[in-house]
Formats: sequence, C-alpha cells, structure tokens
Amino acid sequence: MITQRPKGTQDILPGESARWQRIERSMREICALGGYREIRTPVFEHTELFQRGVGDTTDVVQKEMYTFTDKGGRSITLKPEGTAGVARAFLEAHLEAEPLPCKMYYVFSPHMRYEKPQAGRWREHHQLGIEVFGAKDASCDAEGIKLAMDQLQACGLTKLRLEINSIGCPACRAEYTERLKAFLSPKLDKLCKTCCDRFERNPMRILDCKDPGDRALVQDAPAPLDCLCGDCREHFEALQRYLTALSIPYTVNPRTVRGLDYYTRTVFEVFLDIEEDFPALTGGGRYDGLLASLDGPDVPGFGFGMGEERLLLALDKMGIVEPESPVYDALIVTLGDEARTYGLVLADALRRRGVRCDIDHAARSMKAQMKYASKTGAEKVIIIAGDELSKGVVKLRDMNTKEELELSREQLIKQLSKE
RNA sequence: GUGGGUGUAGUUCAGCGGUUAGAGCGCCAGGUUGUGGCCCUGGAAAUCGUGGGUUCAAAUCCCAUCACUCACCCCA
Repeated sequence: MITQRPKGTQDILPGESARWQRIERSMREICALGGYREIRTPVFEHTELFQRGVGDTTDVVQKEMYTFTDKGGRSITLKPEGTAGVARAFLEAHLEAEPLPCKMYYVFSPHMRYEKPQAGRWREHHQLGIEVFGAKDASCDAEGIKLAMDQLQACGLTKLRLEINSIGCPACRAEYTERLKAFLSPKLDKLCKTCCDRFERNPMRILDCKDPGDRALVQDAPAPLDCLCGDCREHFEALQRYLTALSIPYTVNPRTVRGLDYYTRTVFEVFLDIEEDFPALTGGGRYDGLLASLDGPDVPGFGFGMGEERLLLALDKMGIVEPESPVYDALIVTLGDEARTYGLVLADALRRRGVRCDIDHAARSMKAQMKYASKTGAEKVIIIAGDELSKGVVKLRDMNTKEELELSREQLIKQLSKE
C-alpha cells in the first residue's frame, strides 16, 4: 500500500521522461516564435478564485475540486484548470499596465480534479497551453488555434479534426438562453435527470448531453450561433476568414459548448480524427469577461489547454514512437580498485568534454559489465584492468564491430571528444 | 456519484476444489579463472490483493472490502 501511488496519478519514469521533454521542447520553441513567454503559477489557489472565475454552477467546481482548509483556516483548492490562476497572476501583478497583448504559455502544469480515472483521464494531469490578454480581434483566436495545431503536428500527429463554434457574448447569451428555454420547456419531462437540472442552472450545456434521447430532442433546438449579435457574428466570420487564410481546415460544430463559465464567443476543440471515443486533445476559446468578473479591468482574453497525457496517448495510438537514444556514449569497464580509481577520473575528464559515460559502481565481473554496456546501448566500451594499467594504455572496444584499440589516455580522450 | 471487467513471482500469463502453485520474458550466477548480444546449466524471487465464510480439503466456490481497468457524467 505504501508503495502504491494515489488513484488517478502516474509516475513519469526515467525511461519515459524524454518523450515528455520532447513535446514540451517543441511547445516552448513554437511559443517563443510567436512572442509568448512562460508563466508559472501556484498549484493551489484560494477556493473562491475558481468559484468566481470558473463558475459556481460548473461540474468542475461543484464536484471535482480538491478543496481543503489549511492550518490558517483558509479554504484552498488544488488548481483544476489553468486559466483562473493565470488571470489572477495577471491582475495581481498589474500586467495590464504593461504593453498589451500579454502573451503567455505554460508547460507541464499539473491540474487536479477529483473524478474517476479512465482512459485519457486522470486525477492529476498536465497541460501545456497559452493565455493571451489584451487582444480582442479574432486574428488572436486564429493565431492561437494555429499554434495548437502546429504543436500537435510538430509532435507527429496528423489526422486532426478542428471544431469551432461561437457561443456569443453575455448579451447574445441571454437572448439565446431565453429562446432555448422556450424551445425546451414543452419537452422538459422527456429530458434526462441531469438535463432537467441544467435547464435552470446552465441550459446551454443540454446541447452537449450524450444521452441519445436528449440528443434527438435537442436536434432542432436553436443553437447559440443562431442568436449572435452583430459584433459576435462579425467576430466569428472574421475567425473563419483568418483560419482559411492560414489554410487550417475546420468544421463548425454548433453543439460545441464548453464546461467552464468564462468562455465567450470563440470556443474550439481538437480531436484525433481516427477514433470516435478519443477525448479532446485540446480545448479552449475566448474569455473576454473573465478579468472583469475577478474585479479587474475590462481586458479580453484567449487561451487553450492541451493535455500532455492525452497527447502522448494519441502518439501511442498512432504508433508514433521515437527511438530511445542510448543513455551513454561509452561505458568504462574496470577490474579492481586501482582501475576503478583510474576509471572514475577518466570518466570525469570525458564528461567535461561532453562524452556521456559511466563506470561500474558495483564491482561486478567483466562479463556483467559488458552485458550492462550491451543492454544500455553504449556504442563504445573502455576497458581498464591490470594489463592496461601496467602497459599504461586503455582499451577502446567498438561494440558493433568488436574492434579493439589500445590507446593512450590522451589519444582516447581526443578520439571520443571529437566524435 | 452510477455500471461492467480483472486481481497468482519484477512482468505477461497458466492453474479454476485434492501432494511441495508453474511457464515465458526479465534479474543474478556459472559454462568462458579479462570481453556483450545467440546457446546451455543453475539460482533468487509469490503472505495466490485483503478479511471473513462454505468444505475433510480453497489460488480455485460464496460474501464483503480494497486496488486496478473500461464505460457513463464531466473534462485536457
């Protein structure tokens, strides 16, 4: 029990960390090219931030938060999503007083939600993503979506499906909610239980229900798209023009609504277009009212989060496996204490010249050390034992050709470090 | 929170009422007294998830519990 990780968590083991680093490196490079700089925020925040920022009626806040009271009596919540914390940091540091837009990205940001784990869903997962404050034009949305697609493609994914939608501003939302309720109220008794609750609380989410009965009932329901005000309509049309200009294929899915309250206008999701059940790799959109709802200035925002675990899962699914590169360039095989001392110093000298190498720290037999070298994939083995010590040489063995050379210490260092 | 499946060496699994619970892979050692991959030999390694019950007898049947897993809800 003591050696068992908590439910829904996972370890990233030494053999796996390289692939995480790879996707994070590409995200950093892509973001840097667009002027995004990294932001890091705490893993926990005041509970109220999420209640107000994400929305009190959302499932995330209502039933999925890790909330506890700390020793000072404060209600603290482990962050269930990334945007609220970044918004808080932006406001606290008064970044609105600096040149806008403020373009930020994050990588390997842990998110915690108390839910039942399953394929592609964990209690702790990691996201990379962007947040932009102070850019209201749809070109910002298009650029952000392009960045998400670029990142997915840079990791090797193809067959991606981008779905976009607009859920309007608070003004169109109010009108839409009224029309939706008018449409649904005669059918209220036929909706599933959760949707009956949603009818009062957050009727737009009924569109997203997976219940087949509800789906049929909602088939002809008005969509948020039908109720957009002039400005929102223009914003959405502009977004599509920009996406087309950037040659990004997309489909408009009028049913895409998001589970977090702060979204306005643009929402989007990206799926792996190969498997129906595969969960969204990325989700995001515009949140023009978020800062104001946190008592901040009226500064618009846009962002997305991408699940790193899901991204890696998608790579597995698509059979995209980067070959693991060996940990060592060379291993130093020694026999006896004198040789080990010599090897230890030699390893230090080689490392200073950029050669990844190691010596045996377990006083194992030569056979065992050779076996180890073979298993770890080292291409060269440097042998140092009684013969070599007395002759004042080291032996360099090529593990592929089996060729062995007797070299002086200086020759060896020179040969390995120039490679 | 709701529902299904599965828990046996490090790992993948076999055994499904009857001696001392097995195999492949992995690990360690030897065959080769200083040389890896292939081969051969040997070894270490399992409170059969946990607790209770049925039985002369339980890894095997029953109940509970925990864990893992898949799906729903929701989300990355």
